[in-house]
Amino acid sequence: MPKPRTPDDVADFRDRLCDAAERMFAEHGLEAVTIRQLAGAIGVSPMTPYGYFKDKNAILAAVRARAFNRHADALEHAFEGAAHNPVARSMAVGEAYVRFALEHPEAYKLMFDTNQPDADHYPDLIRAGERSRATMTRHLQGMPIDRDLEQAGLLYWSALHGPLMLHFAGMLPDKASVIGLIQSLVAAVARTTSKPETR
Amino acid sequence: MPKPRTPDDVADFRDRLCDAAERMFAEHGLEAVTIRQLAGAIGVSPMTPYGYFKDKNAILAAVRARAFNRHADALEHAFEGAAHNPVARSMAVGEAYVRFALEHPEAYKLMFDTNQPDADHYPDLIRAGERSRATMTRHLQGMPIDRDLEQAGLLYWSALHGPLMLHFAGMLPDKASVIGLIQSLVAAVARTTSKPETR
DNA sequence: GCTAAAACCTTACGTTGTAAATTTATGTCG
DNA sequence: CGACATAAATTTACAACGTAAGGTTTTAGC
Repeated sequence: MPKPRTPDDVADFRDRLCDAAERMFAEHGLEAVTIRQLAGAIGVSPMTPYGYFKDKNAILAAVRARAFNRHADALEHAFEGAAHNPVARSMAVGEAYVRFALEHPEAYKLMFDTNQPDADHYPDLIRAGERSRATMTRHLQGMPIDRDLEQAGLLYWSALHGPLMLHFAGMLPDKASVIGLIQSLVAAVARTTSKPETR
Repeated sequence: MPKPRTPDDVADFRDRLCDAAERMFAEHGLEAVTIRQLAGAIGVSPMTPYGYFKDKNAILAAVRARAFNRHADALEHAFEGAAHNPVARSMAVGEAYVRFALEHPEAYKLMFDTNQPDADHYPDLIRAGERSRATMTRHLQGMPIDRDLEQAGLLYWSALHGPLMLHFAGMLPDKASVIGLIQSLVAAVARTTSKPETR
């Protein structure tokens, strides 16, 4: 038989294919990329990817999971690089969030696409999504917040996500207004969630 | 020659096809619906729609434009049905916005999809989108707001859109939390945008 | 009632995702 | 060391897609 593939081989192939997929999604858009092109980009025959992924949706789920993980990486890196106080950390995480979205719009749009086949069948994707989500609330620990941290995290998240998605849908006049909007919204959220005695 | 089609005939056919398209998009999702199915649903041969629309993207653009118009209708109806004071009107419009999104999720997702072919070639779509957008800021007139109405409109819009899109992306625990999030966010925005003397 | 053209239909082509069959390559054993 | 067994990769094949091209039906105007 041919060299049986080790788990490393499998992981390696999957990585190479996802790398190519990310590049091509970012360049030509998600819908325009075919499995044949993906296979060609890494120099294998059109059907070879099916030995490593169940179908095209599974490839997409893997790319989405990678995007979530990169996103969480970026946020955690910002968290650790910031001054060791809750406010500075939160600001750094927020900035990293927006930077990631604006620098990797295709990844961001893929992560939060609303027309995705139910993620339930892709445990890696679910894990990555939850990690990303946890990162969005963890940085609030230590902040003087007057309510459930989970709830406050969702408020901040919405304050970033709303303007970004309006921007990506082409509903905002220019890129500058996204950042302005986010700043105003985050400031508003900060005022409502901060404990009375600190206002 | 056969009965040449009047502009009404054309509008009629387009309407029937878009009706079918909306139904089928809502039921099976955007990607799963084919032109052949659309044609079959209104009892014509697969190529007949091409006499009324340039291609599939044009059909999609028409459906999106209709969604925007329906959305604007819903908001304007709420505006006019509310008590004749700015605050009541704004609340009514906001409620109508959220209700529309939750009752017609497929329409809402279609409207604000981020992977749409550039709308520039579809004037009807652009008009509908701008009408919808104008409706989102007009209702603020007369409110005691300390800044550019346009800017304030975008803030309110983001406060609704962010939680809704997180919800549609499957990132929120349940439907109740969408509404709660929106209420908190809108309250926060109201505080930041209201004129000092009215606080 | 004939004709011309508008509207519609049928056929046909290249591409897509992927199932099934085939080939290739290599670990194992006589 | 050679032959087989079999995992991996490739090739072939198929149904369905969007839609271009060409053929057919229909009816207004003479």
